[in-house]
Amino acid sequence: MKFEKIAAPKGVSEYAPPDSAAFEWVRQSLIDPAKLAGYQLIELPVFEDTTLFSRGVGESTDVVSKEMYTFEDRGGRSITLRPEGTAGVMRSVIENSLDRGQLPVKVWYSGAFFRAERPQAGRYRQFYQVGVEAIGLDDPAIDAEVIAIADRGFKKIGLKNYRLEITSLGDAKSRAAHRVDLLKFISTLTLDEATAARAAINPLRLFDDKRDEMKQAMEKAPLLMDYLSPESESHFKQVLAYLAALKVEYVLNPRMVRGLDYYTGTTFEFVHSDLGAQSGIGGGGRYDGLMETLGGQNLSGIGFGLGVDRALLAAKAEGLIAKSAFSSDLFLIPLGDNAKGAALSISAQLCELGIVTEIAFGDRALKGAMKAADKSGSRYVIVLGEAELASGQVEIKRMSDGATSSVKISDLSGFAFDK
RNA sequence: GUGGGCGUAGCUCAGCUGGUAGAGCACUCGGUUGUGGUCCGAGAUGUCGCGGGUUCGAGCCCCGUCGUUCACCCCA
Repeated sequence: MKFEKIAAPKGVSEYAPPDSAAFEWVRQSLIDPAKLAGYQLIELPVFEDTTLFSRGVGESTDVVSKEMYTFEDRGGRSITLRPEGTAGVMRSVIENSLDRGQLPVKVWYSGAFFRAERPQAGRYRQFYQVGVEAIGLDDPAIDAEVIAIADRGFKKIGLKNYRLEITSLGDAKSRAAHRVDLLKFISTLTLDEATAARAAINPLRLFDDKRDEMKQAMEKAPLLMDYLSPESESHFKQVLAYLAALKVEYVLNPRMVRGLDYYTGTTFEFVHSDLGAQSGIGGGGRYDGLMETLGGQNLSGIGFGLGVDRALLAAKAEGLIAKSAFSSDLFLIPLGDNAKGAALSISAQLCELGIVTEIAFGDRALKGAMKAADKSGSRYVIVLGEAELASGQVEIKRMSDGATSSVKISDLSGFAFDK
């Protein structure tokens, strides 16, 4: 009887050994700066009430209108696998009344997100993000801190070929004034059907068109940056000043467009140059009305989401991922059933001391076990047979040069495995 | 949702103008009894993605289908 194999669902990313070590390292590198800045973990469900996203992220966005994994649960509720992180954080902050305590609320998260898109390089249906949110304060210094945290994460990985693009989408007043002129400008262009439809949903989208003729046509379009209200402008200038003080390099991109409707004010994106079409490795911004829209207080916030998968691809592209990172301290090769029992208890003791200890299970030939020890990258090997059990004395072999020395089993915990 | 490339052993691939499958790596065992990395020898592994068609004969040609990949769209 032979069963058919089952493949992973289309477009998901997964990280099995030995590559998983690099993934883990990248993810942790992105998380560490947030923790060091006093942000605390928020662990949220991967599925939420569909309304959270349709109302929070915006009905008109691509993400909501055609990329969500939405289904009905057994109670007839409409459930959606989270396509992004901020809305869920807001929901939880409101639900747990975190916004009634010390402000800002500073949290970080890490986990899987889902979008039903056509997969391609760097774009998956299940992907991983690390994000932070700072909620409840308008201070431009927080904008700068949040951006700097993301930047430190990428630096920690060692990435160099990326840039931080930044702009301000202004407040409601700024955008209203700009919109009038932008629509007027767009009405002078001749657009194909699809483009006209996009312009109707969000005229800013036209700034993002990749076709040369559209880029040219949009060159004279009025820029939102020139319509910033005095408050928005001074806030943005402050943010830039703080970034300069932090020595975080940035380039202004007044034509930046983001796909989520809730962004206002400071908005940014990290773009990597070695990645192909999906070059954004992180992005975020301020969101003034989101919390209120979701039934909470009228508090602003700022945050980002960083793509772990893409950061890993970027690190690979820059040659920052070493081959086999895994290694253990000690490899135990037991010969016979008695020895296996002894190996298990030796391993248990050493593992408790933080010494990475593996055992060659199964009754394989000694040569095969030695090969396995070699492959595992273990620094030391001990063969455990009847003689050793009887004498309580083992030969410990250093794999780098083959040197052996004699040690009492009872003294193993004091052995210097790091040499 | 739209368009292009590709689908041969676990992996990377070869397979000439159609004649019923190969290499390297990896894996297992062995090269005198219990010590790896090099070397040598032996071995296992494929419904050539799937279905149909053309042909005496198809991995190679045609059609369909599925998968995968890259790009558009959009985004992390």
